[in-house]
Amino acid sequence: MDLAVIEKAANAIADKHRLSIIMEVVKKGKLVCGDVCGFTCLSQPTVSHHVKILVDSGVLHSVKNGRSLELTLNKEMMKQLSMFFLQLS
Amino acid sequence: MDLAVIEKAANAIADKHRLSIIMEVVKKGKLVCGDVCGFTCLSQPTVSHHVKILVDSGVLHSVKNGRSLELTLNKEMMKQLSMFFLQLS
DNA sequence: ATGACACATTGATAAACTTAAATAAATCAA
DNA sequence: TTGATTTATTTAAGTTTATCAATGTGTCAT
Repeated sequence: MDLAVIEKAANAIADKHRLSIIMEVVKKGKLVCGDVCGFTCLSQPTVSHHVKILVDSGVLHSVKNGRSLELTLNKEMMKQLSMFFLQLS
Repeated sequence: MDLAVIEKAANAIADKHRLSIIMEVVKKGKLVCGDVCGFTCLSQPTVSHHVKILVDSGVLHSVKNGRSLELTLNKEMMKQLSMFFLQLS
């Protein structure tokens, strides 16, 4: 269990807006960046910035589809996080 | 599951030094603040600051014992975090 | 009471983060 | 090709965070 991975994922999650993006991805299964501009009150560059943090940390998975960037949850990362905290409990 | 709790806990965990404090608490079972000054390269006020964040977030449990502050892991919080990520995986 | 000890608080500074306007790059439709 | 669309990047401002020196507060031993 690499602590740097945990730290980076925790940092990605430790933000109100990014957490809401995660929950919306969970709810809908898949999102594109434009969707995020809709349900948050954030500008397009700000959304792009937050999405980058979520993807770079490995919390979200991204696939480019035409001009859209499709976002899905990285369930493998969720499993890792769950196991990490389970071991501590 | 309160997302504000998750966000706050994630924020507490999302730091190199705080994560190392957590792991040391896990390893030793119990620590006092002075111990933290020992295994980190942080000043006493900085340690106090990080400990406060960890305790306020509910990640660590603290009990005042004389002039020392005893730190232990809040396993209930670890369980909550584990369950949260398990549900997402 | 006094001095030593453990932690908390305050104040200041530097680094990092969030945000959005402006602009660029890539893709699609006509 | 042209214009519209979607995302990325750059830049700059405002805010927050991390850090430590100095100092304060509470506790223990003598």
